Amino acid sequence: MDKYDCLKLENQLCFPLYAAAKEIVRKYKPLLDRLDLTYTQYITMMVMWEYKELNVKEIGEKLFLDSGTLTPVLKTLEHKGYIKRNRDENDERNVIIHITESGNKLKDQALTVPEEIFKCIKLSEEEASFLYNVLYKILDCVKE
Amino acid sequence: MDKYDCLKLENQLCFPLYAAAKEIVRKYKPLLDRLDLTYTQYITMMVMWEYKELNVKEIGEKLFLDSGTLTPVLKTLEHKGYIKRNRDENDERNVIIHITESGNKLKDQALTVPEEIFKCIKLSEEEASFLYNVLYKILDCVKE
DNA sequence: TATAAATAAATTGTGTACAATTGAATTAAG
DNA sequence: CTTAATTCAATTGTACACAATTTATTTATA
Repeated sequence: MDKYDCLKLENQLCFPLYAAAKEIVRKYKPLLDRLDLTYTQYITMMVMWEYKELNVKEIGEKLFLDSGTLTPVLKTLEHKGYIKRNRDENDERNVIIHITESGNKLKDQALTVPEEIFKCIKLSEEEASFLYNVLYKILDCVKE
Repeated sequence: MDKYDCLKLENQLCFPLYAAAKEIVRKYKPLLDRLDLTYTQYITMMVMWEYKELNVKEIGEKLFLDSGTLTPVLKTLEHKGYIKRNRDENDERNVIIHITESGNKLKDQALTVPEEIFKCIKLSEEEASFLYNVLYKILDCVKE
């Protein structure tokens, strides 16, 4: 009944969102260490596995990341041999990323990761699908 | 029906969690700028508003953060005059943080923040409370 | 009681994350 | 057709976030 109750940590919705996201990314670490990927590199590879070829802006739109974050991530992934970065000849402003043979092979090693992660988040099918929908609802309206 | 479907971004549960958390923290920025706080500093002040006095370890347990993150955050908050850091005389290993008069006053300025944030996440009461429970369920089992 | 084990905070190093700016390239407008 | 506006990636600067290590202190143990 205190007017400051709304400022208590336990009454926040965003705090557990922030903390849960952080803790889950930490759960990925031992699994992704086996692929020599960080979480950011992993989700970047995820879009590359699916689309084969995208420019930086397109990757950024899918991952909610800007070039300030992606440029160093993409340089690291190129250095590891999983992708190639080339200027678009038709529009030199764009840098086109395409996956390499080696990057594509990595996909098989990653195959068990999603299930291993899902096992340690002990949610029912129902809870998981509700969570999924609510999160995308938030992403939708946060986009404006 | 592809065996690689589980690696598609749209089939991930953790990705929207990660992205939504990130985007919401970004939504806080203009509101917290008025208090000259970052999001991490804000949640740190939140526990200080509530508990007045805590050591670094206790703050870390509440926020899921370690001393590597908290030490610089607490030094910044001390520099801004919102908290004081002192070694515990009974156990010199601990650093006790206590809130200052100035830090306590900040609470009144923060009072409108939670509602302003909640407005831009357009969730029903029901969705919000479900989300809250699922997130704490995740935090629980991620803790092991 | 001397030493080993444990604990707490700080430090170091790496990798995001993002706002703001820069510079090159393209498109639009007069 | 030329200049202005826009777009894209990269860069710069600030602030986390965390693993691993270090240092100081305290507790447990032989």
